[in-house]
Amino acid sequence: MNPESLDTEWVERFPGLSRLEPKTKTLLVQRSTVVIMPEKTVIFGPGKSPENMLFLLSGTVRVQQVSETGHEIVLYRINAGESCVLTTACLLAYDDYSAEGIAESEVQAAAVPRQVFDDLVAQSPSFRNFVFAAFSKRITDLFLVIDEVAFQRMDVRLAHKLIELSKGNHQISTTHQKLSVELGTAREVISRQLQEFQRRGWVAQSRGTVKILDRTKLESLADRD
Amino acid sequence: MNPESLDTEWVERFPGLSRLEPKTKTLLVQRSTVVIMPEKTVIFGPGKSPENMLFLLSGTVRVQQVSETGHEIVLYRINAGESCVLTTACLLAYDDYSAEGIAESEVQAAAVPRQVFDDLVAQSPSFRNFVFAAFSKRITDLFLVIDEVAFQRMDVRLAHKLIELSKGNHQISTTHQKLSVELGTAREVISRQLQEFQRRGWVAQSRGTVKILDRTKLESLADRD
DNA sequence: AACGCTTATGTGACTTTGTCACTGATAGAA
DNA sequence: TTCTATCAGTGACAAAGTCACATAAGCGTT
Repeated sequence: MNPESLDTEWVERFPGLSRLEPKTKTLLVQRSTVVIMPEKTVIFGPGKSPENMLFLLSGTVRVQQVSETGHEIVLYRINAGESCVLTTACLLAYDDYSAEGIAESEVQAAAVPRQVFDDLVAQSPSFRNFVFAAFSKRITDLFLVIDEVAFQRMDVRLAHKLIELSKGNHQISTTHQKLSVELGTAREVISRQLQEFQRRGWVAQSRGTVKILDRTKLESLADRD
Repeated sequence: MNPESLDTEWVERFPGLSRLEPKTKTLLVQRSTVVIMPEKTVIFGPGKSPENMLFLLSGTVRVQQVSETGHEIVLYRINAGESCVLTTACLLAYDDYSAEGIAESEVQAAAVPRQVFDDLVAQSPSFRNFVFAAFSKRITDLFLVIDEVAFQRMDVRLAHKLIELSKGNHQISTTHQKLSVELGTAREVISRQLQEFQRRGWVAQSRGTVKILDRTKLESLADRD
């Protein structure tokens, strides 16, 4: 994929947008620019409202919240093929809140100016559909987060998160601290849970990495409601 | 306010909609119907997707979630002057989730068919603005709920909720069970916290009611971050 | 190799919150 | 009055969060 074709054809590769009306696609391509941001870029955050809507072509953005108590929790991730409309819209309306978006890897994204976004919503039924579906997905995800934080046991949540973060690999590069932010808990809690998993032979630990030894056992714990 | 003027002029009384283009207002009024639902009506819920978008003219709708574990938590309320677009949109997209909307009092609402809603979004910039602002408000509210559930102490949350539910009155008609659902915790926890508040002379309890004796003290606890 | 520095992890004591299995209390309805 | 449903109180215990540390592992410097 060379930069040339990226500029003109990213819409085709975007799952939710490839079925747009040709006219809409043209508008989207002509009025947007592809940007590349390095890992750890703070894409939006307190006092840093993005002026564009982003459509992620590659990489992932982690959206997390910093509480007034100093605690942190990961709210959700935006993956390639998804857009930031929700968060962006929120920030435009209420820029005094504490969520921030951080590039977890190098990120390629198409930046669409707000005005163009508004035009597209007006013009294209299928674009509207895409936008509302994106909103819906986020909302239901947030409902799920609330449910988990409020009612799920820590061991179940951790098992679930380990499976999720492993993405099929047998090893995860992360620290106890980072895992605690994923789940909105304290590092010590993660340390103890991982020790218990290790004692049971489900995982192996070394500084900065967690190895998954028995995925099946972890999954069966994670699937407990 | 007689039913006649309700049917034709509710848009004018709706904070977010009164500044719409005249053409849009006409469309909204002509293509919607005012409905009245009694208290405790389940407006939407598992297996009960609403076919219309509702604009609440009076009353409140409580949106709560029932976890697979059997636990419940109140997510937010829709008050007069607000709309259900978010929840409705969600339900249309993912009807397999567990949130439900319940009328907390008699509810008057304007029901707008989905097709009309879509047309309005396409036609009217100010309607789009209204819709996206509504989405944004909900999202930021949900972020707040997550923060509270994950990081706030129970006593702080309960004090906050008592102030909120009292709406300036010095007495709240509710049970410990209902309060526990508000905060997504167990009844026993509420009972103990209220006992502590009572011991300190901040509240007085009787079956089914909580009296606020020292609002100032409750507020200062609630304002702790 | 030895040192110091930073970051990561381990641990015990304690508090807060959630769970379970009850008991007792209250207000209506029969 | 007595029955019944709902509401509230309680003690024992488990799970999770907090605090104040102690170790340890990696890494660059000397």
